[in-house]
Amino acid sequence: MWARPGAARCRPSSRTPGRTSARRMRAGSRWFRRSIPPWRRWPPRKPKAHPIGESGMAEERLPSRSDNFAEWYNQLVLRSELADYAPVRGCMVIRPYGWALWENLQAALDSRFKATGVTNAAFPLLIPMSFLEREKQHVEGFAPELAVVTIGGGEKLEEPLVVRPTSETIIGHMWSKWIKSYRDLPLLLNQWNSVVRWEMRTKLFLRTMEFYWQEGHTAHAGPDEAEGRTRQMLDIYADFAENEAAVPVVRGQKSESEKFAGALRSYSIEAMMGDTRALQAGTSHNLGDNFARAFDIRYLDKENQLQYAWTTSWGLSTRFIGAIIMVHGDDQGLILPPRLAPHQVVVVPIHKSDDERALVMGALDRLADELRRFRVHVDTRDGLTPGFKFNDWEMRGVPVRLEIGPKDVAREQVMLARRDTPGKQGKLAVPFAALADGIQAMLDDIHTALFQRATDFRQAHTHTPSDYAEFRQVVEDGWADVWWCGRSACETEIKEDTRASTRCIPLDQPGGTGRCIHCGEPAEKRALFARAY
RNA sequence: CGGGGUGUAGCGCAGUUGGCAGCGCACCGCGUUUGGGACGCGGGGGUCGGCGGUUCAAGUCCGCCCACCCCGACCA
Repeated sequence: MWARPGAARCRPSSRTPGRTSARRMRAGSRWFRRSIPPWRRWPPRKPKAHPIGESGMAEERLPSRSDNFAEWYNQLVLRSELADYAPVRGCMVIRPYGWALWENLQAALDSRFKATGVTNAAFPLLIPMSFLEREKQHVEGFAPELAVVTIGGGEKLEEPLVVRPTSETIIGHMWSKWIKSYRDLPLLLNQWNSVVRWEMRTKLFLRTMEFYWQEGHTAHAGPDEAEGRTRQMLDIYADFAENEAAVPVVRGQKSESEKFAGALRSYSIEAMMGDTRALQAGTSHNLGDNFARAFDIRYLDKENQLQYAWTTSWGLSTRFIGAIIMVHGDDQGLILPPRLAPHQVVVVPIHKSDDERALVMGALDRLADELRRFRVHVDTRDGLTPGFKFNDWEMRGVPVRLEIGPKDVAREQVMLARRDTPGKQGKLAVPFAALADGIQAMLDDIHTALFQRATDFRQAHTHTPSDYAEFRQVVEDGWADVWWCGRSACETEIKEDTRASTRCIPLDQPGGTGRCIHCGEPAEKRALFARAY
């Protein structure tokens, strides 16, 4: 593993089969070094305090969450085997455990999309450079972070191809061919894919150069329908976040400076991480007729008049996994929300002799029907003590642990332990006969408790400062909910001064008006300011 | 690009005045263990970042190069 710096991983070993390609990569890195400042490199940081400590003991404990949040996060992602660093700067490998989690997110979102009439499709990875240039704001927004293919098959390409940073343009191009009549609308598509954005500063799950997501794209006959769909998808994201991931979110509108490049309006769901920083966890954009004009997406309406279509796009990425980690995790490791966890229940059988083993495994066989409705993993690894397994699965965030040993079998019961409640308080003896109901109740309880805990935390760290001096204080360790004039200049000054930016203008407004927290000008809306990921 | 720092086993490190390249963890094998992070014995694993120099002898001294990390103008 080469999570930490070390020349070994950058230098092709003489035994490495892919020596030649490694050489080529190295030459490639020389090419982009001119434009990529060297102060931002991969992996993102060297761990300040190694989890082992000076004793040289086994890697047992994580860095404490309160002590060093960033390092706690990095170590946890690696050690829980959600992901690992890839050999290319800024890229990550999502490992089976992480991908299983993503698949559960996908399933929960996909069914919600389909329930509203959306169907899935796939558009290509490579997009002609000229497409990006069709929409002025769009190209200005994305130009700095494009990966561009200039050579194919050994020949210099006549027109460079960009690796999609998002697919509005190529979808717009196709739609101009497909959409002719009001009968073709609305057109509701989604695709699950990955996109590439050449990021300077990267962090596992939260910001990598390639990331997985879904991008939904819809076209409508009028602006109201487009706005309605934009808001509908935002609501779906909020519902998903709260009812599947137990992550409380604020729905709101992005400021001018924070909105999507090329959008009329952007909305987001914003979540508070365990260090009080904000994370944009999903976005929904009303693109107006901007892309329809750029790509000539027009249809004939009922009156035989040619009209531009109105489009939307909306996305949620593997970044959300980062949110789950940072919202729920604790010093012991991950705490995965029960409805998304790859394993909802992990079984740790306890036995000394072969006879005991047969006894315990036989009892588990008889419980198979009870357990079938949950995602259950039985940890049969030899040579590890139960204590080790308890800690291991706690680190990996499994919501419920089922312990079963000879004493339990004799009493026709198992011990259930809930991940969100440490120690004896979290343990409960449950009779065989009531196992399924007991587990279901515990999973539901955990979901509710996680959501409540996160909501309380957010509440405790969301402040309503009465003047700018106090504002500067509170954004050091929380969110500020304040009147804001809405001017970009004012927003920029605040950001430069405090590093806090507008996260959103919440849709739920108290009403009334006030004075801008910074400039004192009249303000009609309250905004959330926070330091963000 | 500027300032500061680091390169020795998969990871974390030690290596004295230059003298057989080591330790802990991880990994493999055997045995004893197993209800909250077990232990013993045995084993595999190195271009000491690279190239050149000084020397009988370089991980160690000298020169050049390379890579990476931290701090200062992007973002799902």
